[in-house]
This record gives sequence, structure tokens and C-alpha cells, in this order.
Amino acid sequence: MGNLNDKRRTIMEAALRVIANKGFHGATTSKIAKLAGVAEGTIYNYFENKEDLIISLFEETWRKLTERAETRISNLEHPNDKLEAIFDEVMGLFEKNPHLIEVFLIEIKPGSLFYEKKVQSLLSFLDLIEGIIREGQSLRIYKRDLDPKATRMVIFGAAQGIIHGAFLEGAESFSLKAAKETLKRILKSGLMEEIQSGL
Amino acid sequence: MGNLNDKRRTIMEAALRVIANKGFHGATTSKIAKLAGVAEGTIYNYFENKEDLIISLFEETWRKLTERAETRISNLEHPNDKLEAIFDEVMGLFEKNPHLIEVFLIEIKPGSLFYEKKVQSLLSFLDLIEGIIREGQSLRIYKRDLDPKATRMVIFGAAQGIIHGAFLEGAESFSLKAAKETLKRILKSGLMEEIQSGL
Amino acid sequence: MGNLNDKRRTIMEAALRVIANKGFHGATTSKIAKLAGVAEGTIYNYFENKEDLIISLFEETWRKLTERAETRISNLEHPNDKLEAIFDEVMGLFEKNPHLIEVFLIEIKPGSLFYEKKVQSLLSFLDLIEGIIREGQSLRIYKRDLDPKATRMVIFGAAQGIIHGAFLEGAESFSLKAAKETLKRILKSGLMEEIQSGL
Amino acid sequence: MGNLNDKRRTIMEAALRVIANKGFHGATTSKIAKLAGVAEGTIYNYFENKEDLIISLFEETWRKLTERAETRISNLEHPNDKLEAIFDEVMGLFEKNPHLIEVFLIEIKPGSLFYEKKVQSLLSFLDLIEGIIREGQSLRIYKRDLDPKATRMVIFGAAQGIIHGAFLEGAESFSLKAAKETLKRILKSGLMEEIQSGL
DNA sequence: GATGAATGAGCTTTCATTCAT
DNA sequence: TATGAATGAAAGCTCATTCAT
Repeated sequence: MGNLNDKRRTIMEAALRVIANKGFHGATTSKIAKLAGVAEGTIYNYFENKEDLIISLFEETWRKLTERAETRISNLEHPNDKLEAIFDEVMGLFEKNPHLIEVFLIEIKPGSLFYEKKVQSLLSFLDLIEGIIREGQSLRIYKRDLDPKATRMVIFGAAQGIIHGAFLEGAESFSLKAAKETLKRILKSGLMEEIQSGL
Repeated sequence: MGNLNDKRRTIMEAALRVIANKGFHGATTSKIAKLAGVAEGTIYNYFENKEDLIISLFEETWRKLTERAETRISNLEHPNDKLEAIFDEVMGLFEKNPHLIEVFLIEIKPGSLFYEKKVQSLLSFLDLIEGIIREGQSLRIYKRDLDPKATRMVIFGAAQGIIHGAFLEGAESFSLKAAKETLKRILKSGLMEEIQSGL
Repeated sequence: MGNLNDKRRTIMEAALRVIANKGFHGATTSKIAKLAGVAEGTIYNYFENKEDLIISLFEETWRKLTERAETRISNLEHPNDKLEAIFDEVMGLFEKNPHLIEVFLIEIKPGSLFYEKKVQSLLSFLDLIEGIIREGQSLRIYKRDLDPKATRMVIFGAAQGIIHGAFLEGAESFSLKAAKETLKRILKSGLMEEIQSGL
Repeated sequence: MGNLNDKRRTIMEAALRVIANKGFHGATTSKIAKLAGVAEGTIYNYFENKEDLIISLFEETWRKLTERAETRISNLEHPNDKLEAIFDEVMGLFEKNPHLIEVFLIEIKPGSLFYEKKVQSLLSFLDLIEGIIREGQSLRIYKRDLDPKATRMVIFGAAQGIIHGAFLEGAESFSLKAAKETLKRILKSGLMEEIQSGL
């Protein structure tokens, strides 16, 4: 154990940091190798090719994010609280490392590395969200006529949207904090059953 | 007239098709030229450089989309109907050309071609949405505590999300039609003022 | 007459101005054509190719310079005065249009357009200088043991040298005026027979 | 050691030979790589870009020339002898490699690679000459009213001139040996104080 | 396993020249 | 003759991948 996986991990971490600093297309094998403190050729002892490295990184990152999210929601009761906690987890990662958005949100698209591979870890993350939606529906907290697979993409996409918004407009005209609040409100009443007043 | 713009248009259409087939980063000048049936150098008679070509394509596409959307909503009264009409217009384009999502929805990020340029046509499209939101708020149809700039990104992102969903999962497990319905419901109650019961 | 040569002349003048503004390598056929107010293809009705244009321009410019120099020295007696007048003529042209130096002084070298062609007009200009040297030698003003062909190159090269100096060092540390004076003094005593004092 | 610098040297020597054969502007990276027996990309393992290669070559060549000249003059006393020794050194190099003139004497002009960089090695070489001139002036051997910065360019340019002459005219009508003698004579009396007769 | 120099296909861009009109 | 859009070879440069050590 250890040694082999240590170097593999070192390379992946270097790749993550290079992407975080230089962006997806600025992440060359040479920069990754240098930061990892290994020779360029060494990368190919641990990964088939660059694509394999990036996909592995992607999988690992989403897997860990999902794990952290699962831990956090395990203490929570209400589906709204769970969704909010997950959302915070995701936002935290990408606020710290804006460039990761490129790889972990944006490179999820037709034609990208990740698309053909239908990367499992992202689907698992989406499954987590879907589970909460279904749970909320069972508890009659969330509207039962919402398609869960569609709903999870609406939530995921809306979150991406406000991150994009933060870049598209400046920090001056776009408050991420206010945007989070707005998103929360929209989703809350968008998802929740309307309370039958007077009953 | 015509001839000059014809060739320009031919090149732009070729670029669009190459992007559609090969993705944004697979769209080389050589492939574009070949598909357009012109020499590579000819591209540079009509565009300053590749970036100029891509941005022109981007601008043109969003501009036309915005125009069509404006025409469609001019007959409509209720903000919900307007948003739905716009949404249909966008979905129509990207269902036909899935790869365009890369360029027209996604390449809007720090470091990308479009980010520095803050391409005006996309902002105009978003302005259209924002206008409808503000209008709905004035009419006390939409919640007044929603930040319009955030809201427009939530809508935009949610729409992207369900398009992504359609690709991430197969057609068999993801019904775009059902997804649209779900999105509509979420946004409807998400955006609209809750009716004061007892009145 | 006229029309044919007019257009030819127009193109050459445009070429001269483009070189003067943009330098030798910035002088593209497209810029020349635009400034001349003709189509790019038209250049090829008057010149075999770009090389032919440039060489023609070179020849013409040196021919005219030689003519002007001949006119000026026709009134002068002493070889020193003649050389100085020629020198002033050359310096005047290149001080006004520094970029011309590239073509008319510097592109005279092995491997250049002009080298293989052994451009006649420059040789005529050098012949003019040589004639003055020979004349000075006949009159026992100049040293008779100087090889005239070598001497003409020494003069020509020395003049180039101080022009280079003006570029190599800044205007602040290199006074072209002082340099001319120095060159004059060196050549004067360098060329002239030493007067046998006391005899 | 060695191996790394060997390849660097191989590439520089190839560049030198390509320039010698094809001239400065005919020296493409592809030709250089082919002659060096390396892939084009290999050049960029040793030099930042083509400009860096050419400037390195230039610097190296002038530096070595200056070194050799310094060694040779260290044994000499009279400024005339020193200048002559330097001159011989320069002539030796360029007689062997005529095309180098382009790069090492002539590409020193506004707009050229070397101009902006004010390549230090050439200035050092010129400083060497200037030092001898100043020394000669201190010793009252050379005229004190000559501007040393101008004088060094006159000498430099005159030497260039006779090299040019050797190419412009054929070997049959231009004797480089005679030209050297002529240059020596002109400079000798041109630079030296006139002896005060009667003393 | 680890190295990193070497590779070379492929990229965007330029521009002298051609030729159908 | 005049046009100028079209051409395409060739340029400098990048970088994922290989392989001899």
C-alpha cells in the first residue's frame, strides 16, 4: 500500500492546484509534473494519459464532496436544511477555487471528457440530491408532481447559474450572498407543497 | 451585396457545425475552412482572427435568439407566459444543436474568450429576462424580495441544468418534456407571490 | 506616354512611403496597393513580383540621389567640398526617413535582394565618389597610395557607421552633428596628402 | 555536464550555418532543426523562442570575438597596433563566414531583433575600440578633438564598408588585401595627431 | 519505477501571388 | 487593364506522449 497510491495522489493534488491556479487549459502535464515534484514521464506510470488523470481527479473530487455532504446532512432532519447544507458545501469549494468550476461544473457537457464517460461520481452526487427530494415528497413536504430527476438538475443548474452570474457581472453588481438568499427562497417555495391555509 | 456577406455567413455556419460536431476546442480553423469549402486563409479575409470568428458567431446567435424571443413575447401578457415562451425558444435552439451549449451557455467564464469581452448580446438576453422579472414584481405577481440579477441567473442556470440532465442521463431515464413541466412548476411557485389565503 | 509610367511611379512612391513608415518587413503588397490606391493585383501588371518592385525602387532612389549629388558638386572645386556635399545629401535623405536606411543602406549585403543583382545604381553612386577620389589624387590633394575602390567603401561604410551609431546609442549619448564633424576630420587628414611643412 | 550544452551548441551552430547559407531571413526554425538533426520542438527546449536563439548566437559570437581581441591586444603597446589587431580578428571571422555580416554587423538597426535589446556584447566590443581611442588621445597620439563614440563607429563602419565592397564588386576588381592597407592608412593619418614639424 | 530530453503532429496566422470577372 | 477575393505554402510555436537510460 501507500507508496504507489501516495505518488498517484501527489500527482492528482498537483493537477488540482495547477487547474486552480492556471485554469483547465493552462494545466499542462509539464506544470503538473513540476508541481508534483516528479518527472513528466512519471505521470504515465500512474495514469493512462492526461484524460485519465483529469477524469480520476474529477471523480475523486466529486466523491469526496459527496462524502462530506453526506456527513453534514446526517444530522439534519428537514429536506430544506439538507439541500442548503449540500449547497453550502459545493459553493464553499468553488468560492475558494474559482478555476475548479471549469473542470467540475463546466466540463460536464456534451463533447467534454466527462460526458462520454458519464462520470459516476457526479451521478452519485446527483443521486444524493434526488434522494432528499424523494424523501421530501414522501413526507409531503415537497410537491409530489415534481419529477425528481428533473428537479435535481434544476437545483444543480440554478446553483451553477448564480456562480456564472458572479463572474459574468462584477462583484460590485452581483452579490453572491444575496444571490444565495434569492436561490433559497425560490427553491423553498418552488419545491414545497403550498400549505393549505385555513385547514 | 450579398456575396461578401454570403461567404462570411458560410464560414460562420461552418464554424457552428464544426463546433456542433467536434466541440469548442475541437473546432480548428482548418476544419472550419474545410467544411466551409474555402482555404484557411480565407477565414482571415472575413475575420480578424479565430477569436473574432467565434465571438461573432456567439454574438450573432444570441442576438437572433433574443430577437425571436422579443417577437414572441410581444403578444403575451402574463410574466409567466413570457418566461415560458423565452424558455421554449432557448430549448429549441439547443435541442437542435446540443454542442452549442459549450459555446453559448458555458464558455462564459473567467479566462474564456467571452469573459473578457462580456459579450453584449448575452447580457441583452439576460436583460430581457430581468425585465420580465422586474415587471412581475411591479405587478405584485412575483415576490418582491427576490434579487432580479440573481433571479435571472437562477432561471438561466436551471434551464441549462435540465439540458445537461438530458445529456448526462439517457433519453430513456430523462424526459425533457417532463423536465420542462417540472421546471415550470418550480419557477411558478418559486417566483410568484404566495396568495394570501383568507382573502 | 504617361499613363503607364504614371501608375508605375505611383506604386513605387507608395512603396517608398510604406517602407518609410513601416520598415522593410512591414511593407506588404497589400499596404503598398492600398496607399497607391490600386488593387493588389495591379502591382503585378507593372512589376514582375515584389522583388522586382523593391529593386526598381532601390535603383530609382539611388539614381535620383546620384543625380542630385552630381548637380550639387558641379559648382564645387575642392574634392573635400564635393565629398562633404555628397555626404550631406545622403544624410539628409536618411535623417528624414530613418526606415529607408534598412532598404537603401542595410539591405545591401550578401543574401539580400540587392546583392545578387549587384544593383547598378548604387555602383554608379560609388563611382561618383571614386571619381572624386581619383581626381583628388591627380591633383595631388589626396594620397596617391590609396586604392580608390577601397577608399570609396571606407567613406561609404564610415557614413553608414555613424548612422548606425545614432541608432545603437540614444540621441542623448550620440550626437549626429558631432559625429559628422568627427568623420569629416578623420577623412580630411586620412585622405589628404600630408603637407610637407617647412618645405 | 556537456550533454545539455552540447545540444544547445549543436543548435546554435546549425543556426549559424543556416544563416551562413540562406541568410538571416531564410533561417527558419525548420531548416535549423533539420541541419542540427533534431526535431523542431527541441529548439524550444534550449531557447525560449527563435529570437532568443538568434540573440544568443549573436551575443556568443561577439563575446568570443571580443575575448580573442582582448587577448591579442594585451601584448601590444601602440594604439594603432591594437586597432589593427582587432580589425584582423573581425575580418578573419567574416571572411570565413560572409553571411554572418547580415546578423552580426547589419541586423543592428531600428526594428531589428538586436536594436531593442541593445545587445550588450556588441557594445562591449565597441567599448574596447573606444578605450583604445581614448587611450591614444591621452597619450597625445590621437587627435583630441575627435569624439570617441563617433570615432568608434567610423572605424566600425569603415571596416564593414570594405567587407561590403568585397562582395559588391568581385574578387577580381576588389582586393581585400589592398583594401585593408588603404583602410589602415586612412585611419592612421585620420586619427593621429599631425606631427608638429619644426620640433 | 523514475527520468526528462526528444519528438512531431497540429495549432493559428501571414502574405505574395493568381485569376475569374 | 484593373480588380480584390481566394489561395495555400510556410512560418513560429505548443505540448501530450514516448523511450533510452
